[in-house]
Amino acid sequence: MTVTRFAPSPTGYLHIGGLRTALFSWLTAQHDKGEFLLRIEDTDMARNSEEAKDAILKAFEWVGMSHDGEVVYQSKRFSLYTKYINQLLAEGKAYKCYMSKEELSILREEQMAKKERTRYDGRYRDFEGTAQEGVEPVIRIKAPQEGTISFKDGVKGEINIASSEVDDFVIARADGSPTYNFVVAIDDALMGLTQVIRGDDHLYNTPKQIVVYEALGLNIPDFYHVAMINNEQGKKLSKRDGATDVMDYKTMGYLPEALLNFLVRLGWSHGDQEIFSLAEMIALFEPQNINKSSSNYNLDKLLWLNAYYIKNSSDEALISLLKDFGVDLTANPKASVLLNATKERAKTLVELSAQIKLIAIAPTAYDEKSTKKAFKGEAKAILSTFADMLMLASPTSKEAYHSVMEKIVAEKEIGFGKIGMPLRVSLLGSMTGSGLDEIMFILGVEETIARIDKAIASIG
RNA sequence: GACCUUUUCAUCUAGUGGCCAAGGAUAUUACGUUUUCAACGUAAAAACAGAGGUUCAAAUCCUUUAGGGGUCGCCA
Repeated sequence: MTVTRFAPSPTGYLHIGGLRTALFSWLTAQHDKGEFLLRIEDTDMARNSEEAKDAILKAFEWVGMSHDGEVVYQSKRFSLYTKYINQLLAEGKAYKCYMSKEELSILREEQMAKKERTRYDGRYRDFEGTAQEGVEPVIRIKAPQEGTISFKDGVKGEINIASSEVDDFVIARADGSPTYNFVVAIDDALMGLTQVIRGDDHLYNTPKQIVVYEALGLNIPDFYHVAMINNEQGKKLSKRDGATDVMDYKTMGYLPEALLNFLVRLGWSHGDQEIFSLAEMIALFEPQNINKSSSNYNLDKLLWLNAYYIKNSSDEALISLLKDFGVDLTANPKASVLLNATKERAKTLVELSAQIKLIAIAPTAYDEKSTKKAFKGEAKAILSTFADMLMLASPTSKEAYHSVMEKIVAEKEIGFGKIGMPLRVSLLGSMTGSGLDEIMFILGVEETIARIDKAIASIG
């Protein structure tokens, strides 16, 4: 059975790039009807935070990617790791290293000076004398000293790294706590991972982890290293490039399905298809089709997708989503018309709520440019006549409002713009926005006339 | 600096030696539609990183140069 995982360290919020790798893993598991596990990598006690962990879990909940089984915390598995460390020590596959941090940094400086890749020189690998006093040893694993470490990456193909590039790295710190590359290999194996899908910043960790798998005789999963997401200029994505926290997208009014659709198309595609429902993604996604090259983050496409998903969301869904944006349409009998009038011109829920508020709240100011253009000549007289006609007709449908407009256009022998422009400014305060007949229907006769009167009175 | 990796329109991508004088999408521009703004429709503009090779034939295979990204912790 396919088993994949996402394994964040709880040192901050869930990053947009992290969400994409998680999505790829999640989709792989769903596609194969396997399991998607979540593991919190909290071996570094100094840097972990409970809030960060909760934030990550919350982000997963928001996008609707659920994990199977219990969340695994590495901090709760230390005794397990210690057991393996002792085993390797007993088997002579790992050893205590008494090199001090100072000595290490001197070694590094020397190597830098010689323009070499910095690495531990293995000086305690076969050490048998008496340990020097005052240095608590770290434990290093014996990595192969000759040949190459090879593995097949599902994305990048065959990867060969010379053993000389991989040193005897630390598997347990001086205080006895295990390190990242050691515990990752153990957990991935013990959790039954079949495919490890992760960012390609881990590519160089893979040979190290293979050393661990082999020393412990554990099964090696298939690896898929996904290239990073960069900013639009192709540079590393940073906070300056806009939102990197997944939850920021919620507050900015994005729908989770739009975000996931956007992310799945970064580094993956299926022919010419752009829109993928969750079900389609699951049916079509296969990790072998992930692209090798890194992709650039581009907000325009996300906005377009978000607009698409807003336009195609049901009224009920939108009403529920809008509650977080200060708009409650639950009891509004005209909610459907209101949403129809607004959802085609909103790219985000923030914009949608603004559109709705624009209609719901009478304008307190009128856009200067618009008034200048709309309120010249006969405008006030036409508006006033129109108000009278509305009163008389008291329309009760969108169409009926439209008829009144048609009537005044015919009677006064004017173009639609002559009534449309000043009316729009009166109702909304500017010359952009939804259809007038819809707006008037939503407002009702009384409010429509009130806004017209107010505009006539206050526009000089 | 060493090692690994990557390179098709501004951006996401299709493309696995002939279906490619390179297709789709976003963004841009124009036109249409509309009382306005959108949405929508139609159209335009826009790329195989450079240089060598292999081949009857190269975006696709090879060599090399250049650019980008990653890694070099008792962080994860």
